[in-house]
This record gives sequence, C-alpha cells and structure tokens, in this order.
Amino acid sequence: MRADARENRARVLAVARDLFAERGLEVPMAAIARRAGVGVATLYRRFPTKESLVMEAFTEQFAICQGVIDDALRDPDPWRGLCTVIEKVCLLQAADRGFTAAFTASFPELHSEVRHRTWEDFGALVQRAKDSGQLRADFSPHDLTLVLLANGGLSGVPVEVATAASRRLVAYLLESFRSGTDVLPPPVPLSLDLVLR
Amino acid sequence: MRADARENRARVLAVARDLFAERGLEVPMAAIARRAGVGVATLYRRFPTKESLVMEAFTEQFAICQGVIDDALRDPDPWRGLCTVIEKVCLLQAADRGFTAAFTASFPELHSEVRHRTWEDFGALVQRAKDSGQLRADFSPHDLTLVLLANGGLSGVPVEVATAASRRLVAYLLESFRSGTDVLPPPVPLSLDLVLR
DNA sequence: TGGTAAGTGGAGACCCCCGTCCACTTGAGG
DNA sequence: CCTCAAGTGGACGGGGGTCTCCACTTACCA
Repeated sequence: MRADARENRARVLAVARDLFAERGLEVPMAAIARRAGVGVATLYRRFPTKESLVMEAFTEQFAICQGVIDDALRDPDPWRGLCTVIEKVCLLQAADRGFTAAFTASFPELHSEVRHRTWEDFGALVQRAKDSGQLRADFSPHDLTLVLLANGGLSGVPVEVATAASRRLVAYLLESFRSGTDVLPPPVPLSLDLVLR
Repeated sequence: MRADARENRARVLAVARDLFAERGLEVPMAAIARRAGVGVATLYRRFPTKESLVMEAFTEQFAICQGVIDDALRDPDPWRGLCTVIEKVCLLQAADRGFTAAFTASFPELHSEVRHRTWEDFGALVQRAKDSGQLRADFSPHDLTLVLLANGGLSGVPVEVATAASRRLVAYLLESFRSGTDVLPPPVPLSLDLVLR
C-alpha cells in the first residue's frame, strides 16, 4: 500500500472515530470524507461499506472493554472489580455517542467468540463477587446488559452531561447491587442476540 | 366533517399509535396510510405534518402521565406516591417504542405550561417524600429525568422484554432512592430543554 | 526522468422518506 | 335522483443518504 494511501486511511479512521463519538453513527459518509480531506471514493476504497468502517472504528473500544474485564478478574477484591468494570464501561459508553449503536448494530459473527468469552469472564466475576458476599445473591449477569441498555439511554444529551449523568446513574445502581434486600422482579434474560436485533 | 372522513381520521390515528408503539417514530407515513387503508393525501389532509400526527397520537399518553402525578399527590403516603409515579411512567415508556422519541422530539411550546406544571408537581412530591424521611435527602428532581432517559434506553428490544426489564431496572433504582446512604456524584441538572435537543 | 499501477475526487445512479398536486370519486341535502 | 363540495388516492418534486463509475493524478521504481 502506498504511503499517502496509508496516511489517508488512518486520517479517515481517526475522523470517523471523532464524528461517531460526537454525533453518533448517523453521520453521513460524505461528512467523514470531507472532514478527512478526501473524496468519498477514497473512503469506500478502504472501507467497502459503512458498516465495515463502523466496525473498524470501534474494535479498539471493544478491546478496551475486554481488557477492563480482564483487569477486574485479576483484582483480589471481586466486588471492587465488578464496580470498576461497570463504571469504566459505562463511562466509555457515555462519552461516545456511537458506542451503543455500534454495539447494538448486528455485527458479524466475527466477534461472536470474543463476545462469548467476555460474557463468560463477566459471569465468573459475578460469581466471585457473590461468593464474597458483597454482591446481592439475586443479581443476574443479564443485569449487566440491563445496565448497558439503560446507560445507553443517556446518549443524546451532550457528552459532558451524559458523562456526569452516567456517573450518578451507575452510583445509584451499584448501591442497589451491593446492599439491596428487597425482593426484585425476576431477571430478564437479555441475551445479546436479543439486543443485537 | 363527513362521516367517512371522521372514521378514516380515527383509523389513521389508531394505526399510528400502534405502529409508533411497535416500531418507533421512524415508521414512514406511507406505512401508516397503507395499514389504515387510505392514501397518503388523506393522512396529510388531517395531519398537515408528521410531527402533528405524532403529537396527536401521544397527547393521550402525556395526559396519563400528568394524571399519574396528580394521583400521587393525593396519596397520603408520599413515598408510595413517588414509587407509583416512576413505576407507571416507566412502564408506559417501555411499552411504547415511540414514547421516548415523541417526548424528546422538541415539541411546540404549546405544552410548555403543562410541562412546567408537571415539573412543579413532581418537585412537590419529591419534597414531601423527603420530609417524610423515606426518600434519601440527596435525591434531585432531575433524577427523574435521569430515570426516564435510562429507561428509554430499553426501547429497542421487543416490548414484552422491555417491559420486564423496565420493572427490574426501576426496582433497583427505587431501592437506592429509598435506602441509599453512600455519597453520590452530584445531581446532573438535566433540564428538559437539554433533553429536548 | 519517465512509465505504470495504485490512488483519487466528484458526478451521478439508486433508494427511501416527507409532503404536494390534481384529476377523480362519493356522501348527503334539496 | 342529482348536484357539488368535501373527500380521496397515487404520481411526483425535493432532499438526503449509500455506494459506483470513470477520467484524471501521483507516488514509486528502474
């Protein structure tokens, strides 16, 4: 690949990440191209479809999520690990308007194994937090999906506001996850496939 | 107005409510017209703009919300009143995919006074619940907006799932609203104008 | 320094959506 | 029953989105 082409590709990707974060996935391809200082054709030569651009732009974020869970599994205090996971992922989500949509958009089975592993890791984290007695026993791993969906609802207000709101929402929820004693409605099996359309 | 015209108008409105609830506001006008068994022109004759149709289709729901708050203010137990408000409004929102968007869509100042009154009433309810000692002191009325935004994030999964998920989310949150003792991040002034674009 | 394949940009094909226009149809009063 | 204003449907204009095509330009290697 020629040097200028590589540079253009990188610039397109950076611009896409910025615009997706700022305005969500519905930003037009033409806007990305214009801001990156290239034509639409250049963009489509590197990313044959909008979906592929979205995917590429967000794989980094998804990797961070996996990393966050890995870190938490290494934390000797499973409750603190769980809190950190939820806090970090929610902040990531609140700071990036496209995150939820990119995650929700049915994306190829390419990542299906990764998702599976992440899910299992999170399940292990939940079990350990329960065993340590700090997480309420009726917490379900599906409640993570619940939190992510709810937190995703904050996208749509300006990013700084969404970030602050997310912090408060998560604080409220984590309090309930730890200390709740009331009987809850049953957990909802929010399988990812359900969320991914 | 001619009899057949009145009937067509009613059928369009009913269909619009159904489709908005089921698929959200992005359902095309043509789909509503087709399902109602009329042409597009008929639809536009009665509702000059899509926004006007949305407004008309949802005023009932908004009135129900106001009614829910009125009832709560008459409840001798302010805490129970507050819980009922949040539960009912959230269920309404979860059962109707268009609700959040209709509420969020900047709608005419026509309802601005209504919104103001609703907001004041809710503030009174919050104050009474705090005075009775059942609602945590650092609860902010803006937390209602927070709840509504979060709950709105559940739209996008099928309605029955969203309903169940909403119930569980609200249960988690209400527990924190009552019994929380941890120090929270500061409340976020989620003024309606901010949410409405 | 010139040849060439890789790279590029903009016009435009195609599609979907909102809202309008107009020739045709139909309900209801005299 | 007849008239005609009210009512109706479908074609169409305008705008905005994704993606393609093609004539032109440019980086790199000999």
